[in-house]
Amino acid sequence: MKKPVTIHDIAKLANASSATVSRVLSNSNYPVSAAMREKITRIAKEANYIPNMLGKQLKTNTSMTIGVIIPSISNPFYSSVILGVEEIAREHNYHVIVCNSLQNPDFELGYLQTMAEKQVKGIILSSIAQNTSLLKGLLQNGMHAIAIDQRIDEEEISQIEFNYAKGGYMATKHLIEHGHTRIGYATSELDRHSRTEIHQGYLKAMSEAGLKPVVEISGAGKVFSSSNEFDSGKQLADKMLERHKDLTAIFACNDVMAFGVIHTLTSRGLRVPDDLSVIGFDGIEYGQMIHPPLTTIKQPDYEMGILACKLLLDKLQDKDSSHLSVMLQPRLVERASVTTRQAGD
Amino acid sequence: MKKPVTIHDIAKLANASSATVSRVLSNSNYPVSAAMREKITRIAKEANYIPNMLGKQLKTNTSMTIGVIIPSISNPFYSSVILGVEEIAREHNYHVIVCNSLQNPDFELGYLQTMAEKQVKGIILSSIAQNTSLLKGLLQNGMHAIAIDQRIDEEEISQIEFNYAKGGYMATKHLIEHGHTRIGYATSELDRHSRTEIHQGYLKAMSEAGLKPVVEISGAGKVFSSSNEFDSGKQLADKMLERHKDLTAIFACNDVMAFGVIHTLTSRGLRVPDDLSVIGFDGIEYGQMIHPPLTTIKQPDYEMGILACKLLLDKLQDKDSSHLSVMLQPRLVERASVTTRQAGD
DNA sequence: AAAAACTCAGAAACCGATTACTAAAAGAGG
DNA sequence: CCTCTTTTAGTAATCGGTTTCTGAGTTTTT
Repeated sequence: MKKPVTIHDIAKLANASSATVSRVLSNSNYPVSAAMREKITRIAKEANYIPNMLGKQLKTNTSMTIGVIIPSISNPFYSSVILGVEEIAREHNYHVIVCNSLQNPDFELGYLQTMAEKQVKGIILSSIAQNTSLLKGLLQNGMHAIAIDQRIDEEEISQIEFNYAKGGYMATKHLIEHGHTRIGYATSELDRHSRTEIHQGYLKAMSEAGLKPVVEISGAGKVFSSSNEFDSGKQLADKMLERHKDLTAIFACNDVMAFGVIHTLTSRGLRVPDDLSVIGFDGIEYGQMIHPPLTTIKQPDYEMGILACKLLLDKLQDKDSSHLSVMLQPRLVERASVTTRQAGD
Repeated sequence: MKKPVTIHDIAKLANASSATVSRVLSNSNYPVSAAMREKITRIAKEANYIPNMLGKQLKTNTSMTIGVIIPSISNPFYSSVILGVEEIAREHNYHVIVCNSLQNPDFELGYLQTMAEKQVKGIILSSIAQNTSLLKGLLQNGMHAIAIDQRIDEEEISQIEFNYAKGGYMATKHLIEHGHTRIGYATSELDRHSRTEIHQGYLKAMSEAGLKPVVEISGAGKVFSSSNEFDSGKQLADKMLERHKDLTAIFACNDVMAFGVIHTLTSRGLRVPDDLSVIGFDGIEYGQMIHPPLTTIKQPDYEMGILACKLLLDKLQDKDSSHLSVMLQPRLVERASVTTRQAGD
């Protein structure tokens, strides 16, 4: 294993000083003769010179890196967000570091600390940690952060929220407008802001229509994998059908749980949507692939990533430290899992 | 925005030298009196000291970071791989940087370069770039790499391969053993090693059984998103049904395409598996969520991540530079999309 | 009581880059 | 021919840590 070639090695080979080499190789507009430029460029290429970013970043105090902290990369919603973030970052020559908190507050805090240590100046995070003291400290030391998806109750932070309450309301309203009156809501634990908001939206729509809400909450574990969510969708549907035999529609708090609900209904010989309508929430791509294709509320995930990254880069570059709060709106995606119920049924 | 507090600031506050502070804060076993230890630790905490990793890493020439380069994070197969990698990395206090090449060789090479510049010493990559000269150069300069999923034809690199050929053979054989004789194979372009291998496995099983292969290749674009794969599955199924009306089973080269195939069959009023059997490839979680649950060939994705990371860390720590090649075996996951065909039909 | 060994702390070099400052050489103007 | 710019290159300080080396003070050995 050879010693890595440094800027000084290149300088020696080119009979120049490291200062000149630095100016050439980092495209500074400092005056360097054309001959020197060519020579250094050529020699650096021949020697397979790879600049050491640690040295550069230490001196210039810029890492050109933004961090993203999300619950899980294997959730299609978040992977879409990341795609959006990366696209914008790439356009601006920024690098992106993605960390999965796996719903574990300690991991989240650990990643936050690590990023600060790595001199990351901007972070996009979907936080589940209750303890914001570390984050607050970082913000005071010049870090910038954008909260996405999950609200963080701090003044100093820009938020890109999604109107979960309205989404929950829209989904429920959609079912009501299709003649449904006995509508169950299947949700995972109401321990996160997003969950409680959707729930509120459901309750509001039901109460406005004078209907009695039927809510079933999954007591499942914290680890959230697709399989677990699918299973809890199946179980919640089972419970609902047993306790409320007269339901004509079920609203699930996310698409994968809706898949589970449909699975249970289908295995029980019930037809979707003819016997029961089902509506989901999230708008992941797989929703179009199941049978019947899932009607759902779409969150603008990719757009959220784009927007978050743009906002963050603005902050980093313009030193504009105003904190704003954007609210993205839900969109109904009508596919085939919801149908009109006749009045008498 | 305050100036960040450095190790020298802490030294001043504690009436000590930066050397001593460094020794305390980095848990060196260099002798430092208990009183000094306590004092420095306390002051550092009070001052919210955050060490600058750039300085540390520059001096020690270690980044404690491994890189992962994959085609796309939104492919569930790769996101499982990453989960495995991260788990092992976390146990060893390593950080993981994930990069999506998005099937673009230029992006892949760019990320490789960036990682080298950031002094990442170990990389796990699923490469699609033909040009291995950059990689070879990095390997000679002390970088370590593990190729997963896609073979790289270099001596100096350890490989964790998956036996695609056997998987293709097993899938086909499974259909044959269930009495099918007219079996179509739906695949995306045969431009990657994995694709050609599965294809070969299919051909081998067919020829051994004396059956005539029926292959339909998607000419779709390079951009591979789930939606695109789903659509091309739908289209391939359409073509197949028109050109070969007597098919009784279809084998798709990945699960999402199989979803597309099933969608087409279902919309045409054909029942799966009663009229046609379908088998997929990959074993993503969503396969259990569709109707009927998809029979498929499972790749050990998570295990691949675990293994790749363990192997890489061994290399990085033991300086053991032997290059080995591991071949992971496919596993048949029987669900409900394949059924036995009666002889006469 | 002197010598040897040990404990603990600090001074300063160093990692690989950037950059403020200095200086030599070349060209312009009188 | 001599001064005044202008152009181009180099010297050395610096970023925030780590670590080698040196040395002061204390304890143990003889």
